[in-house]
Amino acid sequence: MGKPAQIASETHWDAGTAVRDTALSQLVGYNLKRSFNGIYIDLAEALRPLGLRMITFTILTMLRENPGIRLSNLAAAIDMEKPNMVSVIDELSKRGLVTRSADPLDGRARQLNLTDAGEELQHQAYGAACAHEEGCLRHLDKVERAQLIALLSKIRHGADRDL
Amino acid sequence: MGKPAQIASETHWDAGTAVRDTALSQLVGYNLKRSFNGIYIDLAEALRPLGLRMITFTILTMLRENPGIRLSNLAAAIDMEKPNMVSVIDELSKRGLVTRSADPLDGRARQLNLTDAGEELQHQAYGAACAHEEGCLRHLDKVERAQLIALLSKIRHGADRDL
DNA sequence: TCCATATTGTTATAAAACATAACAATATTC
DNA sequence: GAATATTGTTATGTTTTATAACAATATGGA
Repeated sequence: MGKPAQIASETHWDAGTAVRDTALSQLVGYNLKRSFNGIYIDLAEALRPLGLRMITFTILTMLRENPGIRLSNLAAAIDMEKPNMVSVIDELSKRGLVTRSADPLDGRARQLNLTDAGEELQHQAYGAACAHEEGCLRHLDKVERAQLIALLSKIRHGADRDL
Repeated sequence: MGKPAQIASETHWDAGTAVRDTALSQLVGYNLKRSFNGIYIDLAEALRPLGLRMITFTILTMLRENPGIRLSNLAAAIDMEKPNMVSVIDELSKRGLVTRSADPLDGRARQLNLTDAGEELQHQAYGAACAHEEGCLRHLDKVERAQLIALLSKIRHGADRDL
């Protein structure tokens, strides 16, 4: 590990040669993917002890804020296909974290809700997720974090608005 | 679409009720995923006419900057498993975009290189990717874009350094 | 030198994530 | 009331990502 990294495009490659990604680093998309990947990997690890994946955590948290929401409404909100949402809700329902109850005003719809256990787990998981982010973002100060979130949501909502 | 969006957690849900994601929006990881997703989807579309996916574009671009690199070295650089890299290189090789040649100093290794066609295609694709980003990021000015990239790479490289 | 151990590219295989088609039940519209 | 649309669902397929094992080659120590 002490060796000074060689510069690429030299005569010969070995396992220690430094890899360049200057061109890709210019692209926001590349940077997004790479940094998301880093964060994602150990957020997954932080959630594993609770028996949650990122998608199940996301859904529990959405249900907390949107009690009674319909499956298709929820799926659309997080850009997920309905059939895939069905299996995840099945999973959460079997674990007793989420209920499907009949909608009195629309016979087709079901109202999704957290059970008490679901609320409890979501609370724990949200805490774990925040703690995890603290770790990942320890190099960014408060201002930088706020900036980052502002920029990201600008991309996100900008794209929504003008089609 | 003219209806003022109702506020969630009201009495009843229908297809038009606005979905809230306040809690998740606090998390950088969530914002990263969502904005990456948006960008990714139509970058994929921009690359499709060239017969490229995001991963193949990434690899061509990395090869341009790192001619002769080893497969395992490249895989590690973009956090990909070796077996998956093998199939992608197979694909690119069959299309005549990439060559595998013997490494004279190490009988195990192969040197990966772009063919002329590979270079040409990477050039086109990079142009398409840049143009695409212009579109996605039209709401961000020069300063904001630079800020964003700086923040993202800070996350990325910060995570690398201190384990 | 010979042996033990590690690395490289590869195959085969499995699991997870993501997408498409069709359908019964119910709502809505005209 | 007939035609059309929506909701949740099943079945299915594709794409992506991960794991295990292996031959060929390299490396380092006795």
